[in-house]
Amino acid sequence: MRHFINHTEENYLKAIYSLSQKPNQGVSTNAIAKSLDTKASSVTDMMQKLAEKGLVSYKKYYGVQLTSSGQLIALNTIRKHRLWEVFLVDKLSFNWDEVHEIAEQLEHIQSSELTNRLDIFLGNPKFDPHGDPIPNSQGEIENYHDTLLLSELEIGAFCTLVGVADSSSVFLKHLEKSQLKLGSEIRLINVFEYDRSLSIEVANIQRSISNRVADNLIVKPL
Amino acid sequence: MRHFINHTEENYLKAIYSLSQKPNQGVSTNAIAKSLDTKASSVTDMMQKLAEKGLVSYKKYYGVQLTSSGQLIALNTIRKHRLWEVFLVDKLSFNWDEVHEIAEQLEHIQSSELTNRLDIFLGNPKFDPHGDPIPNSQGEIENYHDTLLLSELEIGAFCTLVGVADSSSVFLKHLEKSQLKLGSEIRLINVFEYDRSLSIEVANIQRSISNRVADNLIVKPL
DNA sequence: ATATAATTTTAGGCTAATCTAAAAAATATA
DNA sequence: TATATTTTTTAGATTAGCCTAAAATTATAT
Repeated sequence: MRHFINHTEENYLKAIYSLSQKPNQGVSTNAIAKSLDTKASSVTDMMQKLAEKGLVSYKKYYGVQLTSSGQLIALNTIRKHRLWEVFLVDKLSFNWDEVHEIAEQLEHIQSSELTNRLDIFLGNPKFDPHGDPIPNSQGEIENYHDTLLLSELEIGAFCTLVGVADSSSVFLKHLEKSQLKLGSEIRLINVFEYDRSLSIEVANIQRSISNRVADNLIVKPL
Repeated sequence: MRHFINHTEENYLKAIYSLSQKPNQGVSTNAIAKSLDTKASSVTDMMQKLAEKGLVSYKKYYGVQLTSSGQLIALNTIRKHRLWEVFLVDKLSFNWDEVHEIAEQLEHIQSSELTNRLDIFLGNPKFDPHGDPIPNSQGEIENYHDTLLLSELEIGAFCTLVGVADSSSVFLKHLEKSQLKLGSEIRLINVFEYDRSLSIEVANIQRSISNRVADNLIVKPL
């Protein structure tokens, strides 16, 4: 008996999924509230509802974890979001910093037939415009392997920019100003003690970036 | 001061627009309720709300009419709906009878940039897969001219099928069984007194269709 | 270990969109 | 024209999702 999942519930499940990527502990009420820009009390209400539907396991005061069916829905929502982002960039010529908000709406369209045909139409892309992997229709998602944050790279090493950990428009526009885009080859020249800022070389030009920026750049060492 | 319009309001405005196409009178509460499969009391509530927002003019017990801003929103929603239908059929290879429900969801995505880019991507189509005209971004819509219902055609005349007045899946599937699609050339052979059924010729084959079907076929005489 | 701080839950309200049932108004009919 | 019927509105509830404020629980720090 398939429960009907709405807009709001999908957003909660997606948020829980993202938050549970970092530690493998239960996700805290406050963390969810912050991530969704809502109040802890609202989160508690929703957790009880999702628990009743069997989408999360919830123990009072100890946060929640997605059940397998909850995770499947979260991954399907992420799949839709990322496919639509590819559509917007590849087919409608949007810039990569303009697609997030629109995809936030499109990800809630309910039709697996639509999602699967869109996937085919786009040529079964494996990554979205920000380098994030796209789950398949079974909710299987490719793990980043051999990737790390630019801030973790060793000095002198070469790497390729394969993803961003922040898809906000401000951040992406900022990257463009530094000539950084997916696929860019980067060499880490130096890291300064004082403010942890980095000196890098991109396209034969030396640039300086903050550690805040470097923390949001996912790279693959060469 | 731009009011924010939601999902539900868009649906009401669209329903009022459709209903006001036939007579040029105010649209009745009951008609709206029937069209949206809701109760008259709910409609009354919403009419008061839309009137406060300046989207309809409403006089108690005498139905409503769209204001110009209400009409603009209705037409924009219809524009989105029809563009998405073109996308689904032309790009994702959906059949014309499968697209309505999905387009009902997609029509509520809020982004004029998206709508306009989609329009361009699709090659600025003028009609949707059911032959319905697509309003432009100013809310201007082409009127059917020189069209009538097949049931109104005179016996012996030739015509082209340019639209359907019913986009339901059952109806469209039924048409396909009779080899009828947009662009089909039809000759009206006869109309039978008894049940008003019609004898027509399509692709050199003679067929019989009910008057119910003929009432839903929009044709252009040749 | 106990007090203090932080987090989480509960209790009680609010709003939007819906409903049912009753009242009011308009329309149709005898 | 008076009465019956239909339509519409109003009154009062309900539900989902959110809120604030208070209470309960857990975590932290002396």
